[in-house]
Amino acid sequence: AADIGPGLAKAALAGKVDGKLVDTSYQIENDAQLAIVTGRDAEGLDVIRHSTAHLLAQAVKELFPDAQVTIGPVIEDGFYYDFAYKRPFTPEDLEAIENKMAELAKQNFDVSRSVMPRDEAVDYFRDMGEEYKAEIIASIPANEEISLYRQGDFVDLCRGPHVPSTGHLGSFKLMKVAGAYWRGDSRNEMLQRVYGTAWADKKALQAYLHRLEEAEKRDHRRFGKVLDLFHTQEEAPGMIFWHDHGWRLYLQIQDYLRGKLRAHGYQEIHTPEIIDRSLWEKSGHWANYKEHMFTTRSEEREFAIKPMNCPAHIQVYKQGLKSYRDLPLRMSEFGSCHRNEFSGTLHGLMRVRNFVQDDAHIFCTEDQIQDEVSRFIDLMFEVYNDFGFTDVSVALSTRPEKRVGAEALWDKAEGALQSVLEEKKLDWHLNPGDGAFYGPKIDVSLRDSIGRTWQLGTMQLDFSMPGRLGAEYVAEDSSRQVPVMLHRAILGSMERFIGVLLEHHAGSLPAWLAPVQAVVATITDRQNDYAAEVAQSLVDQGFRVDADLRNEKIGFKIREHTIGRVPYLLVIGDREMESGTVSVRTREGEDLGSEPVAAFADRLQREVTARGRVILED
RNA sequence: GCCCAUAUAGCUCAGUAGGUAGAGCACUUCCUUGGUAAGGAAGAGGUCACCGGUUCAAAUCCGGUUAUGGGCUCCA
Repeated sequence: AADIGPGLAKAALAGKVDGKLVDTSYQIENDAQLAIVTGRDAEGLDVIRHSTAHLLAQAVKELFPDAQVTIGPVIEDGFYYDFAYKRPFTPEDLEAIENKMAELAKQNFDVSRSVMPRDEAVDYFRDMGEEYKAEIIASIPANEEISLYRQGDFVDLCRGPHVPSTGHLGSFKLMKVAGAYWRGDSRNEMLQRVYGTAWADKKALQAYLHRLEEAEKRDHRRFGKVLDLFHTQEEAPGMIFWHDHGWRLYLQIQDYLRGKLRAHGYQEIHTPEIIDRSLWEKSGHWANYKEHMFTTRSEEREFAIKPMNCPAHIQVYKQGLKSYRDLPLRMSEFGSCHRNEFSGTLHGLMRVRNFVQDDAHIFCTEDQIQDEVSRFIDLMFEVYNDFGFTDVSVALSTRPEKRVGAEALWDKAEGALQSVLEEKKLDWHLNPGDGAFYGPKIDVSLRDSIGRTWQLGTMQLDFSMPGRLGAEYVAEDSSRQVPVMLHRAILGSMERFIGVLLEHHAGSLPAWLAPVQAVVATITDRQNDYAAEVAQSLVDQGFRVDADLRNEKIGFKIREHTIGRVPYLLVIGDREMESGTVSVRTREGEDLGSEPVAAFADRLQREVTARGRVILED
């Protein structure tokens, strides 16, 4: 690197020798492909983050010698490091640690690598009092050599590579401290996890912090208040009080989806929310899911509030004898479910205890699986496209170790799912062993504004429940057969979907979904009658339009409705009244000039019809 | 459920030695009739989440409960 230029030598963090990432101290012994890795490379950034995690551990050991180190991996945008310590770290501790890190970076310790046989390394860390580290190393195969990295007095087990010296680190910030279980098991002790972010330079760090701030502004919980959509309160944890405007959005989405389902050959049903425990015993939920079910007693009977709709749908299926000619039978319900989720997991609209699934179950034969999956994927992407979602991640989860159903059936089902994904040319990934015990599944998820992913759509094959609850059909040969059941949802839950939708659009819902599509705003009270007439005529045409006749200046009204994310503001003064027009302004601040009311109605109608798809210019 | 933090007016937040609470916006009334992101004045509004303790005195200190936030775990 120095031969190429002193700048590169200074920037060099690691090397890539024949594709293998190594330290800058690595000795090249044969001819090899070499690349110099700097902070500009993705790998270089990972090296910086990993080394910053070590710097954090070094600082913690200096300030809190009793603390034991455990693991400190790189994560998206940064790193974390888990420590075992007698008390939780406070925000003041965090500040002190960050200052110590800056100091250690400035001292520019060399970071040197050495190797040690495994057993020796176990003893080495045990002698230092690092029980967790010793435990980790003890779980590595005995014949492997262990690489250690030293900077100053601090030594840590690590595969590496690392930056040549701590002076290469500096653009970092400790973000938060949180509890985390040792080895991710809730039966184990709670460790102190310190999260940090690290970047190649100060500018990138600032940009990241700015991005976080922007993301916070998109938080759907904020829009719940600002747009007056919903609220929650202490008496109903994890459940939503929907307000007028939020409920308009909710109903608009449901109406849209109803139309789609009808067009795709679904029937819609509605089933009870409270059902006797005996049904849940038969379905297996009482044995396996009771912890998450709300129950209630009445007249000496015990009931469960349904956590899912499938057992109820099978009851509907079982009314009357079904023939193979009835299949596939597609049965949908906007089903309200209650699940007693752990209190610590609740989150705005994204994780609630009462939610409405856009649920449906398809009863079909084994031979119909592939076609039904294919039809569902088409429908699902049609819907996502209408909502403006294109960046979704699709995962196929295959047979887990504990499962029901014959291997041949699993082969067939997994094959069907996979070939559909391939046929549709979808960008998908495999989650081997992640399927449900009753069948494989396809999950679709979206990211929220702060990078968390939330599952929306799902399609799960079920080889178990129809048989368990006695669903059957008469086959061509007059024998009784058990149908396969496909559980499927497109939006997942209305609540979560609305949360994702709000964050995706940063509150500016497209016109077809906006609770209020336009506000007619007057300049003086001379235009009140005309404005009320205009608003009423738009309402009569099926649009959601309000009139703002308050005695306020037009600037004030514009500000208010722009903050309220109303797509169109129709300003009416004497000029418009005389010419029978409205002056159209968008929430983005664009002035579309004056046009007749009918022309505006056409404009709005075109936009509503186009939904999330690209709007074609005239 | 576990760890940490937080809870003050409708909203966003101050309240820095424990002495019965403040601001901005919103709300009400009055003035203002103003052309594309906040016109002016006055007024009303709080058992400081809830329960208990310490103290002459608690929004403030201590304990508990609930909810919320960030993680962890879970997510059929």
